[in-house]
Amino acid sequence: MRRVQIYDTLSRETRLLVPITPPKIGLFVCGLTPYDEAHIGHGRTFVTFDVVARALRRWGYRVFYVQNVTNLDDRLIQRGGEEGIDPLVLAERHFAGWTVSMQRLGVRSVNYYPFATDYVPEILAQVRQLVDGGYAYATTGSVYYDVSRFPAYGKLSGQRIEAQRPGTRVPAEPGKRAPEDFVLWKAATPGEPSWESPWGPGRPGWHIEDTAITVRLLGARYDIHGGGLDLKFPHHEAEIAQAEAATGTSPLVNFWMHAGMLNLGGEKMSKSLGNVIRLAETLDACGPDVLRFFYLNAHYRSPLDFVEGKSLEESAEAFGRFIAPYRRLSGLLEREGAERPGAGLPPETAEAADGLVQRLDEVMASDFNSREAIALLFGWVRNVSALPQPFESLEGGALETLLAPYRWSEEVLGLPIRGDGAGASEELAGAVRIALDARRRARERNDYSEADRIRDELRAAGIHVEDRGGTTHWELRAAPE
RNA sequence: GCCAAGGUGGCAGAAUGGUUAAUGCGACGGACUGCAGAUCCGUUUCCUGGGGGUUCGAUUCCCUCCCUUGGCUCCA
Repeated sequence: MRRVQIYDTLSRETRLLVPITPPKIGLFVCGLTPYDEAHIGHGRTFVTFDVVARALRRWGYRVFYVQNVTNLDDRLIQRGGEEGIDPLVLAERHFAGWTVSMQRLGVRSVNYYPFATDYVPEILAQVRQLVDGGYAYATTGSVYYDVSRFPAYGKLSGQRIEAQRPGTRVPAEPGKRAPEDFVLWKAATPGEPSWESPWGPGRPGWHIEDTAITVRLLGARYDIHGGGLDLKFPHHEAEIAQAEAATGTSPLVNFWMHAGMLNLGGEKMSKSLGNVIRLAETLDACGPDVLRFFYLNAHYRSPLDFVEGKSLEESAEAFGRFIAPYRRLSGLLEREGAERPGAGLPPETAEAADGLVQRLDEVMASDFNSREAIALLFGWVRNVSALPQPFESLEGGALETLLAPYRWSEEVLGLPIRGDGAGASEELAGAVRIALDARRRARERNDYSEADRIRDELRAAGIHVEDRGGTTHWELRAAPE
C-alpha cells in the first residue's frame, strides 16, 4: 500500500493515512437530497470522491464507499406537496435521474447508496441512546440534541456557539431550549410520511440519518468522511456531536475531507440563489469527459469558478489535445490487436513511461493533486506527439508502452470515461438502446445476420458493441478511419 | 460581527525556504495543406494583493492591513 497524505479539515493539517483496519478504508460521503435535478456543483463533489476511491483502490486499499440518500426531508415534502406526489416517490424519481448523470460522468466507485428511510430502526435506536445518555430531550413529540451537553461542539468548524448570531433564517422552534439545539426526531404533521416512535409518530431529523447509517455500516469510528465544504457547519458538526455522544468513541473519523465549492460568476451555485446549471444539460452539451476534465483540472479543495461560455470551451480544447494521441493509439490496437507487428521503441521510452506513472502516483498520493497529474500527462502528450516514428509503424507492445500513462489516467482520474454510453447524449443513448433491443430480439430468434448488421451499423456510427457473459455493453469510440 | 478557505501572467490554475514559478487556454510565428480545418513544432524574458518581520535568501514561515468567496442551523 502506497503512503498517502490527506488534508484533514478538523486538524487543519496534511497527515499520513493510516487505515484503522488495514487494508480496509471506510469512506462515507454525504450524498444528496433528490428533491430536484442535480446541478454541476454536485457533479464536482461526487467526481472528487470518485477519484479518491479510485486512487486508494489502485494503491491496494480495500475501500468501502457509502453515500447516503436523504429521501425524506422538508424540501421533499414541500416539493411533493406542490406537485401532488408522494415525497418518497418524488425522491425515487429524482434519484434515478441523478444515477444516470453520475454514471455518464464516470462516477463508478460507490459501493452502496443507503436510503434514509431504510434505516429508521437504526435512527430510532440512536435517538434513544442520546436521550438515555442525557444528550437529548423530548418536547411535544420531537426530540432535540442538547448542544450544551457536548463541549466539543464547534471543533470542526471553529465555531463558538456564543459567537453565533441569533438565528434569523429559521424562526425559533417552540420547545427548543437553545437556538443551537437541533432536531433529531421531528413530530409528524398530518399527511406526511411518518413512523411510530416512543415519542409519537414522526420522522428523522436531517443529521441523524448519516450517523445512524455509518455506525451501522462503518462502525463507531471510520477512516474518511467526505462532503461539500458547505456541509461543514452545521451538518458535520452535528454528526460529530451525535455519533461521539451516542457511541462514546472519539474521534468519529480520522479524516474529514471537504470539496471546494463550484462558483458561478464568483458566487456559489445553489438552488436557493437560483443560479444553477443543470448537470444533465451540461453533459449533453459538452460531453461528460470535458466536464470531468474541468473538475479535475483544479485541486479539489480550491474554489473553482465556472464561467459560462468559457470554462467548458477551454476545457474542451485542452481535453481534445490531451486525448488525441490516446484515440489514435487505442484505435490502432483495437483494430489490429496487441500482436500487431512493427517497429519497437528505444528502451528509454518504456523507462520514461514507467517513471511517469510513478510520478503520477506520487502526486496523487499527495492529497489527490489531480491538477499536477494532468500537467504531467500533458508532458507525455507532447513526448508522444513529437515521436519521430508514425504510430502506424509501431508494434503492439510499443503502442501499449505509449498508452501506459493513459491507462493510469483511465484508472485513477477516470479520463477518458469508459463504459456503457459514456459520452453519449440522452437522445443518442435512447437510440442505441432501441437498436440494441432490436439486436437482442434478433439474436433470440437466431437471426445472427440481422444482429450483426445492427452491430455493424452501430460501429459505423462510432458505437462499439461488445457482448460479455450474456449482457451487451457499448461505448462511444471514434468511428473507424 | 464571528469562523473558515483563498488572493499567482491576458485568462484558468499548480508548486516550492534558493538555478529560467508547472500545465492548459488564448495570442503570435512556423510545418503540413490547392485553400481551410484538424494535427504538430516554436515563442509568449517584464505574474506570487499592500506593508512589516524572520532568513545569506521569502511567492513559500510569522505579524498586520486590504480584498474575494464560503459558513453562521436550506445547501454538494
